[in-house]
Amino acid sequence: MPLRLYNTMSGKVEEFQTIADNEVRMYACGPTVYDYGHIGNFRTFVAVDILQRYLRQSGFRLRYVMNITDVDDKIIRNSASAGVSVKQYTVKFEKAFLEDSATLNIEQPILVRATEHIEEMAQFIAKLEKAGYAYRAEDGSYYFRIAKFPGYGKLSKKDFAGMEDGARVDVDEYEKDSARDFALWKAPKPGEASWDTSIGPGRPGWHIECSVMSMAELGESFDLHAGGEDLIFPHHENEIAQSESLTGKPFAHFWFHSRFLLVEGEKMSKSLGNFFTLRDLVLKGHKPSSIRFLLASVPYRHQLNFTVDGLKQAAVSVERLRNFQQRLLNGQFPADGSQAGIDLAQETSQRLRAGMDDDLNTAQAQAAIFDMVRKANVAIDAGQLGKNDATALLAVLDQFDSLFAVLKDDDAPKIKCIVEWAQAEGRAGEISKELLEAFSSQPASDGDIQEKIAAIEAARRGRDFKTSDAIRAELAAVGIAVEITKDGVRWKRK
RNA sequence: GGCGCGGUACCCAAGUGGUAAGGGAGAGGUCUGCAAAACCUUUAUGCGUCGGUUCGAUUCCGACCCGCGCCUCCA
Repeated sequence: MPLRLYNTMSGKVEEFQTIADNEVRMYACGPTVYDYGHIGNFRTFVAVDILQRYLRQSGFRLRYVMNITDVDDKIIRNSASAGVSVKQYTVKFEKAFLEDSATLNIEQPILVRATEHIEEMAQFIAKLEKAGYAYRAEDGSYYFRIAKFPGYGKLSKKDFAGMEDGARVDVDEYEKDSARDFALWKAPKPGEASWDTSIGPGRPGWHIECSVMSMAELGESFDLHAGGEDLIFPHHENEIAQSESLTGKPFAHFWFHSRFLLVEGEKMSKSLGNFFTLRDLVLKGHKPSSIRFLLASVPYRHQLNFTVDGLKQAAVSVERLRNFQQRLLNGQFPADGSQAGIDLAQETSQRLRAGMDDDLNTAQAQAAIFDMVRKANVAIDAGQLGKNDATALLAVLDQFDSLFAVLKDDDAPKIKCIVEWAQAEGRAGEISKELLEAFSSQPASDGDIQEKIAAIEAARRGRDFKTSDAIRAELAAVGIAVEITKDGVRWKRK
């Protein structure tokens, strides 16, 4: 079954088709690095990550580029008030973005930065001017003349043909021919960062960077362009106008947009007090894997209600999957099984693909994997599964996790980094009590733990439960849970 | 006002013109020295409201109510 994706341009779910063979050329709008990324940003980046992962899992070769917007009004304002250069300012938040992405197991694309392509943008604008699509204002700014591009509005389904500008033109923008025309290039203002280029001094407008960098990296037409739903208009509409007016060719063939999320049932905003960065959530004690799982639980085109309760539920769900994986890895299985596990694995693998093929229905994919977990547990309890069955089931878990990326128990070191960052930034007060306790106690080394586990096993063999329980309590105090199973004593970090 | 999305059990959340996935939580049980893990049973005659089409609608159509998004740079 082929992959079907919703294409914002057509407004329909369509079969995904590439321009050339098996190769997907994909561009995603990345962050403007003026602050730490919030959970809404990461909903989009996780959605795009899952798209990217699924394309590769489906056998496509992928060339995947993401931009970093490292110059814009907010950056200029914030860096000026901080008394540092634009570069000094953005480097910090770009680093934070990359760290946060890694925290959420988001795979890193090819990154391109706006400030490293300024002259290319200037040349692009010069070409637009020559072709009559752009004009220079008296102060040296350049604007795009949307009246020259008949397709303007085709992505966002807006009809600009009948719109009269009238007399209500913004006072600040009196130099524009039409109020709808957008800035390609902004003339320098005193004290603001500016670049000297072949079209004069100034700085780029927001949209031009994506046209220039995507075409430089991926060609004049490419397969897939992704971003948050707010970018449909004006950002992506403007990219299309700039690019297609110059090349005369379709810009991106598929447009992928993820829906905004709600936090505790309301639009996230600083005034409502429900505005969270990824780091805020981790400091409150939520695991990165819980956050990623919750973000991935709701298909990308649906509004997701991000709640603390949901995070707790996600944590338990991830735990259930990890427990199952451990059971397969550590359990004793006879050499010959019933074939039931192999059949179940095959069926589940197909359900996973069917769900994902259906416009990345991650909820269906999760339902498939949980069905498998339950059925496989029953079969293991009944002693029906052999080594081959376990191997097949593990492979399906891998298939699942190569998209969802939550099974590896790597939360602790990530949390530790964020705790240390908070302490270094003077934000130690935001660290939850539980985390502080967990990281203030001397972390037990795996070797120490193994020793104590051995002591527990020895004590239990002698039915000395007092001693074994005492050691268990000791381990529990440093965040190690000990479980007694038929196959032996097992431990995990909480 | 224009364009668009959604309202499914205590919570999150799939889905279909033919009788409601999955996860969490709750209750009861099995197993266990205990705990954990795991499993079983159980929790929507019901899918915002009211009409209509149909043998049959949660699923299609209409109206209404509610929530949300975009409509000058917020993912």
